[in-house]
Amino acid sequence: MAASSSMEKSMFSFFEVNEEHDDQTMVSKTSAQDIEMGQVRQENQKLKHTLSMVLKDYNSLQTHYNDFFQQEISKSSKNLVTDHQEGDHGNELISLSLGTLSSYKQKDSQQKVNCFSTTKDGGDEQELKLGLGCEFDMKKDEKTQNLEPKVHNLKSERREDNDLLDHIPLKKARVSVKVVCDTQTMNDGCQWRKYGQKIAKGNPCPRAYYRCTVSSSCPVRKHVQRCAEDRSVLITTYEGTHNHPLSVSATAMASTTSAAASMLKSTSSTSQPGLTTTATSTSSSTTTFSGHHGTTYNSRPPHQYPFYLPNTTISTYQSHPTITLDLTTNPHFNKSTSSNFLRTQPRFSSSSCLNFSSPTSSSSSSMESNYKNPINFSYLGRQTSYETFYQNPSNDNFRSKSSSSNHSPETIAAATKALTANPSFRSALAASITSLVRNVGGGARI
DNA sequence: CGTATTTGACCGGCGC
DNA sequence: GCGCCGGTCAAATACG
Repeated sequence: MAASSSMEKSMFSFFEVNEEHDDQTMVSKTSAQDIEMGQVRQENQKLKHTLSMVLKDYNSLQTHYNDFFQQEISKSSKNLVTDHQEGDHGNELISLSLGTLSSYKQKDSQQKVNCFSTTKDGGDEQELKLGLGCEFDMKKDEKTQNLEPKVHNLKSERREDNDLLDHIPLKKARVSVKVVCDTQTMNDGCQWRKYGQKIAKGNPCPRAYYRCTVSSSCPVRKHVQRCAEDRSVLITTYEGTHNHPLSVSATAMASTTSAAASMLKSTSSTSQPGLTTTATSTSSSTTTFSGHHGTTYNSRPPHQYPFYLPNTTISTYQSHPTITLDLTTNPHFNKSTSSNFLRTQPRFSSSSCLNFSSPTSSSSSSMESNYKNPINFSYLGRQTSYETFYQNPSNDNFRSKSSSSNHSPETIAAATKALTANPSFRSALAASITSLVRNVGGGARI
């Protein structure tokens, strides 16, 4: 009995202790919840702060963008005068005139140069529109030219030296990308359907024609051809503007090309003095933006050039203004950039083909999910260019892509860097990103 | 059987 | 007007 009573005692004490313990855990639980609530509140505060920072960034970007265009407009009018004077002094250089002078008006510029332009579908609903962003409205441009007496006079005076380019009626802008790739086409994240093949003159390799099939109404075309000199080099030329959302991987390529096209558009429309062109034939002329390594500037000192674009060429081919991004050679950047970029040679083999997408990028599910969460920008780090996206190892989208495909992020980053090094590109990209942020905000409700 | 690719025909722009 | 050339169409074919 004594044993049983002592057992009861111990049992009682056990329950007593347990009850006390429960009370303690209850207290600790509430305090833990309080702490958690506090943390959530803090996080909420942080998020609010981040949100305000993002909005601030957005506003400043927009202001800068507007300022940039104001400056461009004033610069371009000045440049027209200086170009004219140089012409009088017998400068043999021919200025690149792509015949798109319509973007002097800020509104137009903003609408056309934005590679992620937004189209209002009534109300406040805005649709993300990605593409080459270079919808040349030639009729409108011609009209504008006629309405611009200065420009018209300049053109007519230039005609004496420069019949060549003036007579080239310009069509849609194109962006060519040269990469070393063993496969038939480089995977750029879009869905393409082949609709034709031709043997082009001067190149024994057939040229394949593709159209974008992501949307049945998408006007974007591309043609792919191997380089006659070096069969390992694949030349992909894009034309048109996507009228549908793109996957992240496709966006990378589209934004790169759109930035290039935007620059092509802006350079052509503003008649930058640094942009000169050497006519090579009646149907083609070329402008080479060269870096300080390797190629030369066309008889002007480098500092006069507003752009720094290694391995980038602007030309008109078959009356199409074309910008060529040559990713087959290793472009050199200044120290600050080379420390982060281009530790590897951007060459591609069958196993390292330039691949802007996952192998399953063509599937609609991947497309949709990517569109819902298009790009992870680092707002806190105040970095909003695509280089950030590709450099950020914590980026899930990127990690999943790189693990499942064989693309070289350094190369994409290099290409992007080459483009974003240009202030004009930056401006266009900034506008694109702000536009994108606005659209991303649809999900995050910024 | 549906979809993608191939390939010869066709069209339009341009130069002669 | 004719030929050349780049680009596109569409029927035939291949493929999964």
